[in-house]
Amino acid sequence: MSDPIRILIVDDHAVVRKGLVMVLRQEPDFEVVGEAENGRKGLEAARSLNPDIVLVDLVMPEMDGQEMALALRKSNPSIKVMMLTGTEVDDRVYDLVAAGIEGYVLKNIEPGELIRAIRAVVSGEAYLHPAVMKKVLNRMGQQAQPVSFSLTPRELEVLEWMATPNTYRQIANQLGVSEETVRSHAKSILEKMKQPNRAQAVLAAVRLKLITVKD
Amino acid sequence: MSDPIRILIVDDHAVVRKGLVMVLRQEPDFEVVGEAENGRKGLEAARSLNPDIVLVDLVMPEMDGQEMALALRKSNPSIKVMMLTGTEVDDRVYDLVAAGIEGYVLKNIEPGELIRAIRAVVSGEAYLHPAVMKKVLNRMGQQAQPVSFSLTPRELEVLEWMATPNTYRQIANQLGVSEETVRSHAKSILEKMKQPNRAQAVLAAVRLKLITVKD
DNA sequence: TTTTTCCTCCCCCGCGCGGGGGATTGGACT
DNA sequence: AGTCCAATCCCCCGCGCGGGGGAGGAAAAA
Repeated sequence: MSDPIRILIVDDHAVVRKGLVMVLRQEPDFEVVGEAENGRKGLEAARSLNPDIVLVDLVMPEMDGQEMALALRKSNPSIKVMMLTGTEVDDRVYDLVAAGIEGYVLKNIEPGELIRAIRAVVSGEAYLHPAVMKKVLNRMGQQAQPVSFSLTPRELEVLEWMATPNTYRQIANQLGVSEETVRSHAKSILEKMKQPNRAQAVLAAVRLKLITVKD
Repeated sequence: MSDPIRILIVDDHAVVRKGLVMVLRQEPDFEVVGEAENGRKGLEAARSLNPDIVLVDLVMPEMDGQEMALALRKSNPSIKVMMLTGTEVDDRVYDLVAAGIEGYVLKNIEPGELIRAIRAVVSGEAYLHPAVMKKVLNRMGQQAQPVSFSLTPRELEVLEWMATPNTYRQIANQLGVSEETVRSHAKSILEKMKQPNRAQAVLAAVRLKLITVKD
């Protein structure tokens, strides 16, 4: 092993904190560098200690885990966050993964599994508790379908071009038709999608997965 | 323990099949009910044996794992699928999770971890290998990317409004400033982001996670 | 066969918007 | 004190674009 993994624990229950410390001490290369009992103090501690990873309880007084995680992500995006929560999977997980939380485990996790999860997250991977994963994947699969309107193949093609910097005139040249044709398609697209302008139509298309936003 | 977990193995390499059998035999409540060497035979076997879970190799002759998994999902959606693949994460994983595959592990997985994964999937949860999970989560959008330009707080606020149907005049009213001010901010935003128009700026902002696309 | 849908093309109008100038305030940093 | 920048406001110009019309031909559906 090389450098130790520096860990910060943020939980309002002293018992939980001590328990976590006990578990993490089993690993020689794990080092608990600090503890905090709420999100506000946890945020300060994280910023000054600069740990590799922060274990954060979701429910806490003063500033909860979500708020803290989002704040920390903005100021110190390199610090990984492992969210801890009770036995139920909170709906807030959607916002958290959307914000870039790398880990999410339930408190009834087995110690060995937690160790593995921490190592995975610190090494740049992601770890979501299976139950959480299921929930997130479900949401992913669902949103692929429902579209209340239907675009013709040609319209879909034009819509994809509308997501590019090209003007209608340039799109027309690319497609080998007249500008008026493209504008005509654009008009019916906006009408079908009930969007007021090109920008909104493209955004809506991204939302509906009609267009893929590539990285 | 109650009923045993009935498992079907589908892999074109006999060595791999035997190895899996050896590993799975360690668990008293695991029962390997069948083996198949390609997707077509695996599909038949799955339909007649009705196992709890099928371990499927992704790369196989005749009918590969993806094709088989998708077909099985349609005919017998209650049978869980655990996809096995090499050390690399295949891009096909996106289609597979979208189709409802519950498990996806790499072949270099530790035996104990595979056992855990199988139990998780059979009990209705999902298990993706951490590396796969990372890839999938990236696709659905988190992990803030470094931004080469920097917007002022006010500009970021205006940018968020630019993602709405509002015109600059309406945005100005919302923000309580003159239309010229908003247009002025918009101009510097487009310049900083090197985007030719509002639509492209908004799309780029979505790509860079400066703006969240909500469902 | 009739009807509908899709794709193509055209005209006009007015506003939204991109791009080019510039000016003033106040706060932060030197 | 002087410099820099964010935030506010103003003017002008020209093009892109949204919205309103309409029309013809080909192909698929009724």
